[in-house]
Amino acid sequence: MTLRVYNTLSGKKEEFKPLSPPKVGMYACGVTVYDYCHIGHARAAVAFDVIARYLRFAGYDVTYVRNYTDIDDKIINRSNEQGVHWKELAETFIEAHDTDMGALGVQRADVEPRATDYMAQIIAIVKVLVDKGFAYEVDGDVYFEVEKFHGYGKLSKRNLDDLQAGARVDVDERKVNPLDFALWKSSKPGEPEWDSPWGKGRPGWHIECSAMSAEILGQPLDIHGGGKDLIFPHHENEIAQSEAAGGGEFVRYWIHNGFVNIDSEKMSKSLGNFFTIREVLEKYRPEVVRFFLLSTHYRSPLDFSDKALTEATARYERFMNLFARVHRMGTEDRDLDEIEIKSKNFLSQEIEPHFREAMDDDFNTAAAIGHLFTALGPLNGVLDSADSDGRGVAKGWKEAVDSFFLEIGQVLGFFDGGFAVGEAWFSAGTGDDESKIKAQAMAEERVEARNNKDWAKADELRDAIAELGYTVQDTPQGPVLIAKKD
RNA sequence: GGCGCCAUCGCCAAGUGGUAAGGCAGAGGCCUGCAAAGCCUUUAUCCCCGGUUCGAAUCCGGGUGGCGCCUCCA
Repeated sequence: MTLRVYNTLSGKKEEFKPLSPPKVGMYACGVTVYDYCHIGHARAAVAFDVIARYLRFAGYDVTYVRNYTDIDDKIINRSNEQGVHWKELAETFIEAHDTDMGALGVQRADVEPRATDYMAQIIAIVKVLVDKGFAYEVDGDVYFEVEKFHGYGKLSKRNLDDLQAGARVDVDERKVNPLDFALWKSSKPGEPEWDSPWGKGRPGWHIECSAMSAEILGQPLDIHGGGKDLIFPHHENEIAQSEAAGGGEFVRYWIHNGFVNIDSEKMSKSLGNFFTIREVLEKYRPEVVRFFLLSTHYRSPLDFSDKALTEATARYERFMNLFARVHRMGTEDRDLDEIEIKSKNFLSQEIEPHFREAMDDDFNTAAAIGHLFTALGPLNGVLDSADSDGRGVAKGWKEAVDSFFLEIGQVLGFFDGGFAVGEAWFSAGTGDDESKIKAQAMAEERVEARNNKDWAKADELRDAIAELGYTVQDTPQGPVLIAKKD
């Protein structure tokens, strides 16, 4: 099975062939840290998290780099508004970013560089571009001259004429071409600044990624990614800078994720139609949010709504229910019976290959998760059978199922903690306060009532338990309390 | 205006040439004292019109509708 990846540059799915396998150098554009991250940022982070996880699962030795843009006009503006030092503002939101992404199960990148820690490399590459004649200095600003770089527009599939025709930018008379972009910006009094051959100033936005990726991973990168909105101008400009300065190919595979939409419109700061990760996590559990984000292929648009999250919850709970059932099911030290063998083989011979096939096809998590659902029937069937026979499942079966989900979970970033998470899932939320203890006592009492076939009392107790916020499930293993959804 | 993407069951969503995964919701059945959870069964010919092909949701052309980028943006 070969991994195929959609490359924005070619517009096609291509077989993935890293430059020096098994090593893979991967760089994803992170966020500009001047505010809390929204769900759109979460989607990008989760998408590249899964890509890195799957590449590792497939045997690659991945070095994943994701930067923080910690110096930028927006940071400066925000720090002025709030009267907070820009550096402090940036560090605050880097921390918030790490917390929020961590909640969503996003693993840390191997290297997480800050732009301001690579000032020497940034200045060096700008200098190379000036020396080679690709850039020019005006009044302390340095611009990249797009017309000097043949191939400008190859990623976004536009040429300079197209771009100029549609240009909505205010024309800066000092630029040779209106599309020339800043590599270095001179600082105004009071602004953060670094010394450079062109005077005090700060880097333009695009150059940091060229500098940091080359410094950390070298050139070319195997994979470079980010949101679709970065294709132009950000990534187009990165190509121009890096290929002009370094001489060779900058990136082998460009990967871009689709947007999170609200009512079919892009979620964005400027439209104001965004939800921060924090806001969403007040209402929905992080696993559900992650599951939701992976339920659609990473390149497709994804509509965010309460309805969609509610459905994602129901979907995710199918797995949690299975886990909870397996968790409370006793095991027997015996050979697997017929249906246990059948379901075990189904996992290894059908689901697992289909899962890999889906992931190999441009990281198709939506299809991969779809295949996972087909495992539910046979697996629950084994549990049904064990329940009706009043016995446990074979130890070997439970272990096989456990290792299957452990493996899948490593790739998708779910199911950490094994079957116990199912049990924990349904009892979470209400804590271990006295209402839970009371509910448990009533559940015990209810067992008595049911043994005595006192249905009236049993139902009365169930209502009382419901008052405390729990639904009681009668299982062969005894009553189970489920925290009620409101 | 330029460039690009998308349109599959009530809803969500896979599927890039060979006769439509999966989920949610709904319906019926089983299990259950009743429930809950679970199991089984059940629902599409793929926006419209042409074309290519033995054969197209999948390729080409046109249309309609939606979205994105061209300015900061995951």
